Amino acid sequence: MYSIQDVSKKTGLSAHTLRYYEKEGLISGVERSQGGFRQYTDEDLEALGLICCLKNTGMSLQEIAEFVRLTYQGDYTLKERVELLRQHRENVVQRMAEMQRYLDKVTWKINFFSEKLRAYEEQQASRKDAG
Amino acid sequence: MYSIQDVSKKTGLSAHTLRYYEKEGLISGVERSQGGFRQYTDEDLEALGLICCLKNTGMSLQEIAEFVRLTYQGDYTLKERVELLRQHRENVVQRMAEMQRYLDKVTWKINFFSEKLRAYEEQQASRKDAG
DNA sequence: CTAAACCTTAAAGTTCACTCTAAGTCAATA
DNA sequence: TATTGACTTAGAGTGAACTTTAAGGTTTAG
Repeated sequence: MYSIQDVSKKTGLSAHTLRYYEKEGLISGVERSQGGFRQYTDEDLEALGLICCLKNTGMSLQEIAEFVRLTYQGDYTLKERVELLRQHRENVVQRMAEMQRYLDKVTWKINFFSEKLRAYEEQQASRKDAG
Repeated sequence: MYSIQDVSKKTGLSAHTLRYYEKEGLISGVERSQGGFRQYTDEDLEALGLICCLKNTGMSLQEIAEFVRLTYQGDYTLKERVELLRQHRENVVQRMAEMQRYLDKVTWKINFFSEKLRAYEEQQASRKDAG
């Protein structure tokens, strides 16, 4: 059992954000102590791990909430969930490929500017020699 | 010479956005017709190309504006610009590596759920047989 | 027992990158 | 000439994902 502060440290999400995620339906069924304090289990942490993966690969909180909702509906939504994750993975793969193309252009520009810089520095050096 | 509409089509940015970028200092020195209409040159398009690359690899408009500002200061900022682009590239490479790690976890989850799904479907089939 | 941590609701504020509207003027094209 | 498209400033609106604040109450750990 972990307090909200423990989970905050483990996940890097603030306690505020954890409560916010709960409100938005990204986490459900977090147990409470007698006094009403949140007590996260290892399964909750596991679920949060997947949530972070999805978030960090660009899935919106809304979509994640939808995924979580399916999870809570039981095994009969497994097919849909697998499909959803596969689609997401496909999107990410494509975005990464696109990113790589943009990055290649940036690299090209770096080389171009480097050459220009080399020429510029040479010119500066020869000016110094002359002057 | 291209009108704002031409450039909008070529870059995929709206005319609104092009004016907004100008206001924010991402593009400078766009020529005008006698009547005050923007007339983009091939160099402007070239510059916009780099801007889009930077934007699409996650650089903020603020940082891009800073880069453009350096560009307009002349060749003596070449070194700084090359350094800036190299740093950006490094960041992007790292973000992509991180993304790949998250994606691997997602893939792992897909496999896990797929196996669970297989078991579930088998169970459903045997129930059908029995009933 | 006390101090720190937690709880609640509700709403306001923040940042980013647009996106749109208004209101009026001016230019270019068929 | 009529209409479409461009121009201006200035400000409001949007959506995502938080973040903060307030205000007051309760619980838990040392």
